[in-house]
Amino acid sequence: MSGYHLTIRLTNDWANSLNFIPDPMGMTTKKLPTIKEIAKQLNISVSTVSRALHDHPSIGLRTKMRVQQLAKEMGYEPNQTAIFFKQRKTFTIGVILPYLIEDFFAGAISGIEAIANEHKYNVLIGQSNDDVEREKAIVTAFKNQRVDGIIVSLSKHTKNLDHFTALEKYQIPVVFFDRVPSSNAFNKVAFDMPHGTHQAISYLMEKGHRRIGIINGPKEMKSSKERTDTYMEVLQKKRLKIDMSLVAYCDLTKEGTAEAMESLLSLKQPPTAILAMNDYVVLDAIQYARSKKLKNNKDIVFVSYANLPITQYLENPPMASLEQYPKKQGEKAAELLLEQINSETEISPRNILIQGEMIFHKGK
Amino acid sequence: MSGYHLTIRLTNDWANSLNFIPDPMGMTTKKLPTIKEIAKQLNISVSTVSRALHDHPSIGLRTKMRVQQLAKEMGYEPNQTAIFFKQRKTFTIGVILPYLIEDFFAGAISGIEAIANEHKYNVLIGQSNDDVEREKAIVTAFKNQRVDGIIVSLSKHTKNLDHFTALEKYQIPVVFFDRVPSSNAFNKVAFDMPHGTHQAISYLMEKGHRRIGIINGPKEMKSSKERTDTYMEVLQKKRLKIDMSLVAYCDLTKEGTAEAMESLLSLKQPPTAILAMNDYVVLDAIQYARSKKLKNNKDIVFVSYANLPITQYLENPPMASLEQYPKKQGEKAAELLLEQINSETEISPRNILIQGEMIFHKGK
DNA sequence: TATTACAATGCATACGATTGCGCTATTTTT
DNA sequence: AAAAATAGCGCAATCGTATGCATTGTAATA
Repeated sequence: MSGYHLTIRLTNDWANSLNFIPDPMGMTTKKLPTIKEIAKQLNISVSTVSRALHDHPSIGLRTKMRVQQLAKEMGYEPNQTAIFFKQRKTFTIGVILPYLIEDFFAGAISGIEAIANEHKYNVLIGQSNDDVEREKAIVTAFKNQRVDGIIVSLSKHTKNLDHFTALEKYQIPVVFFDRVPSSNAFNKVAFDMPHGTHQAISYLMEKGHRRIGIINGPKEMKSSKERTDTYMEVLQKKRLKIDMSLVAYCDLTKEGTAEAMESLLSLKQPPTAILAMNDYVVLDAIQYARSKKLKNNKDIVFVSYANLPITQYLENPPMASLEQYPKKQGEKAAELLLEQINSETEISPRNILIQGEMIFHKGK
Repeated sequence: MSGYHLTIRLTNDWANSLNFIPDPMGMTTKKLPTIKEIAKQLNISVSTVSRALHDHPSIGLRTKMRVQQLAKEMGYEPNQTAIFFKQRKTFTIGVILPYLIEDFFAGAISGIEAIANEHKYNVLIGQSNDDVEREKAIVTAFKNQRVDGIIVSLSKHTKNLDHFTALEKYQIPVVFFDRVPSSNAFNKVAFDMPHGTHQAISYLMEKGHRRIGIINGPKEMKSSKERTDTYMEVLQKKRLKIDMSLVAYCDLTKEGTAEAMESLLSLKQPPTAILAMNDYVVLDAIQYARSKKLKNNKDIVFVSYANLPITQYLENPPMASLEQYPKKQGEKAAELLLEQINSETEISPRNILIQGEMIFHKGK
């Protein structure tokens, strides 16, 4: 581990010709080039420089060229903090989500960043760790930073949305995604749960399954309810008897999943197929089933909502996954937000549903 | 999809008591409370208000209370854009990395955000998509935004570091992580490749393996070279003959991996163990081996550098993975950066190595 | 030629907060 | 009681940029 100091030899333009002025401490500090500097050197006013740099029509071609030329030579770059302040616009959007590390959210962020970048917007991130207080703190920070808009996936425990509705007063539009509130009064982008669940269940029924089990997440989760509702709906349509003991809940842990599986498998008529809340759960479930000597995709069939990118490598994958296109969700959310940000008039909230797709796996 | 407008009923403090002033268009715009407003209402100067809000000792207790009281009532919150501008400090760090979606980077970002948040810093992100031009553009944007520091994992193709060295002139410290430059003149945090590789190879040799194959990434990658060097070093120390035909390279695609495997397995004396560059590669390699009727962990043994969180669910996982602790790397990088940011004097660059750990998998 | 039009530039202010310095009144010291 | 110290507050400048309006000079019009 060596102790070299950074010795730098600049070769690129924009970092050259900075003025070094000695400060009181005797150290040298940089004075970055400003329009003021340019104005002084050319003996013209700052307003002229400002306009010249923006190609304002009222500035003569000659001065325009001189200004732009010198600006380039000095390596002038506008101080965005000043512009943000003056213009009351930061070209920044804030993203709040529970955990950056989860594949789904990482994919979403990736999509958000891509769209934001396309429109010259910056992306500020904050993870709530599913903690409501953190979520509120991030909102406040974003608000004070004057972000132009916020995209958020709610913390698991957020019930009260006041900290978001209040943003309306500050002209800061909000778009929810994935974990969205139920009210239609908000902009939201989410997986089309009814559609996806319908697909999955219909598929299983076509394959001849009549007793289909469900492993939901916690009862409080909106998605659990939606899944169950759709499940019942489909069965009703097909005029099948609904057996609620086929609907299990779990806390998303391995143990919780095992319990749910146990309750399902110990039924007098156990399910021949199981629809699980996500890949993490389904993998635990499959493991459990196999430990009970049940053959995957033979004695029992699994379908789940996809979160993991690599089910293709699994020896015993679920028969199918419902791909939710996290990146696409992020992109849509960002587009919707930018639309809101850049619209003159207030737009009524939109509710975008992303339709999933059944991806079939063959075990390796 | 209904078309409700947002109708908001505020219940929390900080969003109340905003002044609404009609603008030229006849619409109502918010005038957010400022210290100026507070000053006017209390008939005192703005400087007094500012100091009162900061608990400055030269302000009388009485006025202090009055100010803080009113500020609270008005829901005053400082305009950070103004403060950033004035203080020439944004409490923001920029993070540049190739792909947000990769597990490793997502983990790193998570760690960075956690530490940043702990210190009241914000995190701005930008993904380079392994494109050097994008990388430069992001650096410029960050520079103009006056971020206080930058953490970066280099694009695969970045050779020239001028766009980073130039930041020194702007007093913006930089910390590299994971994909770091070779020069010791930079702050960097990275996986201890020699140490990890040494661990892996020693382990395999203890298990009796004498012909150990390597599947590297592309030759240009620094990690490929490091891995090979360490490999040779270990063999030399053990006085074993070095056979360079045991070192293969691949382009990280499935096909590339297959080719590499083919070249290794077609040797007169094929390897009995293979060390692969990462989990993606190793999974493809294992698949290939199995397609050739080789039994995983029996006919041939695999070890790789971990990227994926769920090797535990694999039927045919590598025998072991070298965990690289992405989150920890992010945390370290953030800590190092904050240290640089907050140090009065210039610190000499530090080079932090994160030691991996062998994680042993049992197939499920 | 007198008048008007317009092209090109400068002046002044604002954005919101911080801070060095100066001023006044009160209290403490001698 | 006079001098010195201090507590408490205001003035004004500053950060870098943008922009409405006034100003100047020149060219086009009548």
